[in-house]
Amino acid sequence: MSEETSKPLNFIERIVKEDLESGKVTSVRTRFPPEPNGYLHIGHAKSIWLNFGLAQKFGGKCNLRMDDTNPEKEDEEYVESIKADVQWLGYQWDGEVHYASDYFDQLYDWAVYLIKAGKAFVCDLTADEMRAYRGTLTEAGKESPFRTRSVEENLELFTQMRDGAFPDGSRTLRVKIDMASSNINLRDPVIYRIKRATHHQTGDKWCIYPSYDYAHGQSDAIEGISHSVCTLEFEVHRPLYEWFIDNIPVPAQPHQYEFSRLNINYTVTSKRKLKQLVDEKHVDGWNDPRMPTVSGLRRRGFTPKAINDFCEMAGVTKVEGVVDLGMLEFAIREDLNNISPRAMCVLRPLKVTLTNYPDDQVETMTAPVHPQNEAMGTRAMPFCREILIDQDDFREEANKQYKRLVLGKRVRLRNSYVIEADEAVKDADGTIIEVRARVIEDTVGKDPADGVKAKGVIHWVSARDNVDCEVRLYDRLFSDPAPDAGGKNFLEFMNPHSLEILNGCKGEIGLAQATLDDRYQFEREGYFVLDSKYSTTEKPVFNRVIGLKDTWEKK
RNA sequence: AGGGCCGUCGCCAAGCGGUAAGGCACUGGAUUUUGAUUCCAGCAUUCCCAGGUUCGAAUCCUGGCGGCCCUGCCA
Repeated sequence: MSEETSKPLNFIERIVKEDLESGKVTSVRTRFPPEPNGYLHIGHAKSIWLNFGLAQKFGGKCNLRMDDTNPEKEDEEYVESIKADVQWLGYQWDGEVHYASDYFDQLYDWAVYLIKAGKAFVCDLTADEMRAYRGTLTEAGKESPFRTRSVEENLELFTQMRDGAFPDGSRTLRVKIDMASSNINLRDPVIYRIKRATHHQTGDKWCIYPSYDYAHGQSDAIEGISHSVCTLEFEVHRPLYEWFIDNIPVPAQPHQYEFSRLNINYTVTSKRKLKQLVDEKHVDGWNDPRMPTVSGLRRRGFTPKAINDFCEMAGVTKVEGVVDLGMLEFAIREDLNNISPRAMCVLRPLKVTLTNYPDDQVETMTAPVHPQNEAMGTRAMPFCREILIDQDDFREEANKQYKRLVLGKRVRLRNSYVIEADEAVKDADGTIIEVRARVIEDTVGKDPADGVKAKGVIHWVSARDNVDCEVRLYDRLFSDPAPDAGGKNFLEFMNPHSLEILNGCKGEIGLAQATLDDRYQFEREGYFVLDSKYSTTEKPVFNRVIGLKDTWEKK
């Protein structure tokens, strides 16, 4: 078998490959650097897939590093969830989890180094003043009046900053680059601020914290990161990233590469907005099955494989596009179709009495667990005079397009008999409450002897012996393809029908053995998994991961 | 508007001077006890636009147009 159909490398893989071949680097080390200020979402999953995947493909290692330079927004709860999500996605970081805060001492020493080199100064400008001095996109900024302080004074003030001599926000340590630079990030950026906040890792050891720009590249250098991959918004920070690497005696020379972040239509992937959905209780927590968080997708029933496949399908470029939600849905259907045991579950039950079937008779029907995979074995289910079918699968009359049960017509009960409907029993309101039908003799595994074949196949379950359960049907959280585009308020586009809870659903008896790890295909309905939050042994609650592809009921 | 980045089918995305891969979606048609799966077939004479270079351009040059990012002591 030749591998001539192998996928072309994406641009970052190509860079890594060329760096290895040219000897620019001798080994690959990447890192996934989340800030522990929220739960990971599908966009992070792509970064995880890319960074860990790069390391795997090129025989390297990938670190997990918490970018924890802002204690006010961060929390240990988030670091725990991040670790769990990364592992669930199927990846293991090299060695221990790293933290930018592990390097606070080194970063401090390097700041002192910059001061001694005359390249950093303590600035007394207030935030407002600093903004005014910074200039605008088209006008150069002005140099801070404190820029010319002596090295000695800067050293003394910076030490006092560290020792808590000044109130929060009163001074900063800035680096001297160029107030006239067309890249605003180079206009003497702040690298330390005073912030009396208890840090989830370092406690109250520090009252000054390094900025992202100052901490990130040096952390990469300390860890020996060969390829520091981030998203496009950091592209304009690269000159600063390089300035630090060039002006500080770091142990390695990492390089930053940027790719476009993942956008999916009908979805918001912004930590701030996801947090708002959670905080304002629009959803049932970070792991609400409708959330695009890794924990939400997990609870919804997505598999790590589907998520990784999806990331691969979407590709890596610098084009800022929007991937169709349909691609994610395709990925999960494809995986689940291959691995899911089949089962029958009637979501909206309608009783069918088989008038010619003896009341005291029970037959055991046998069905394959997976029609395309015999190795998965068979399952058994009882069949008797009273069964349940879905309300949508019966009509008193219908055109010939309709392939389900119709009065006077036949339909196949999946894995069982062909039946023919005789009568629809209605209540006082005219609602059909029961169908009376007949079993066509000797039709299990064969067509009717009279040659009148059934038009279609419907699922069913014994009315006497089944598993009562709740089923939750999910739809996209937003009804607008771009809920947060432009100046739109994404909350106005929440889909009011994103969750439909069905009670009194009846599943085949085997479903009583379902565990949280099992994903089933409810035949003709979709893929389902037990809800980890609400399901109990007494009352199973199934989440619909995704419906089957439907080329009939197009809304 | 100063700087940076981007523009190939409805959506992703290959292509890197030699005459438009692939996936999703969609449309047929075959098989099917899931209107699923599987299977076959179709789906950009054209690459944001306009000029230019060249025997030859999506690929090179010039000029436009459109989009995104940057004026946090956030990351």
